[in-house]
Amino acid sequence: SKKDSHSHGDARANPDPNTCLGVFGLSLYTTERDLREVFSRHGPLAGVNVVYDQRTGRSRGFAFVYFEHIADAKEAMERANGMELDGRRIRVDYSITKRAHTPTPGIYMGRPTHNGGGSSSSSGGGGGGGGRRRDSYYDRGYDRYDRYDEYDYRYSRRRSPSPYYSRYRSRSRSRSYSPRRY
DNA sequence: GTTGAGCGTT
Repeated sequence: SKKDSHSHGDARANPDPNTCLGVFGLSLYTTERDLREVFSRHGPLAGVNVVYDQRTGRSRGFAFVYFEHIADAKEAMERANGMELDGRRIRVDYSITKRAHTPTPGIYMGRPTHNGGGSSSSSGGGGGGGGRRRDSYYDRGYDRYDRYDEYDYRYSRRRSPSPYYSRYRSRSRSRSYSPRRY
């Protein structure tokens, strides 16, 4: 009787069924295309997102796969969890976050800063003069964007002109370029 | 060819 469907506490352990699957433990060389190939076997996909490191641009080793139907997501989750992909044993589960954190809003999303208002008191900033100051852009403002769950991933579908196919990539990769030396 | 714990930006 302790199970609240609300509690986020064990959300990582018991994510509710969702069309969004988190895929973890990926090889750094596994691409969205590879994931598409694997997961689309279980049903139509609405999107695939490999999470890349902002600095290096390389995969961070996990991704999110969006199905159009929960039933397909469920089947894919059960089937693909623990499977080997590109040499790594991947873990698949329902995502606990629904979508990428909202890209830089561009507008101040904090509470209206009343003087002395109980806002998150991020103090320290040494806020010089005016009472009007934005906390850091990245604070936690995007939390209130969670209602954008219904965001249309379909329009953001992009096609990759990549000539690579996973079965090619595994074997010999950039051997093609031979800077011929004389 | 870097391993790896891990829930998110272009």
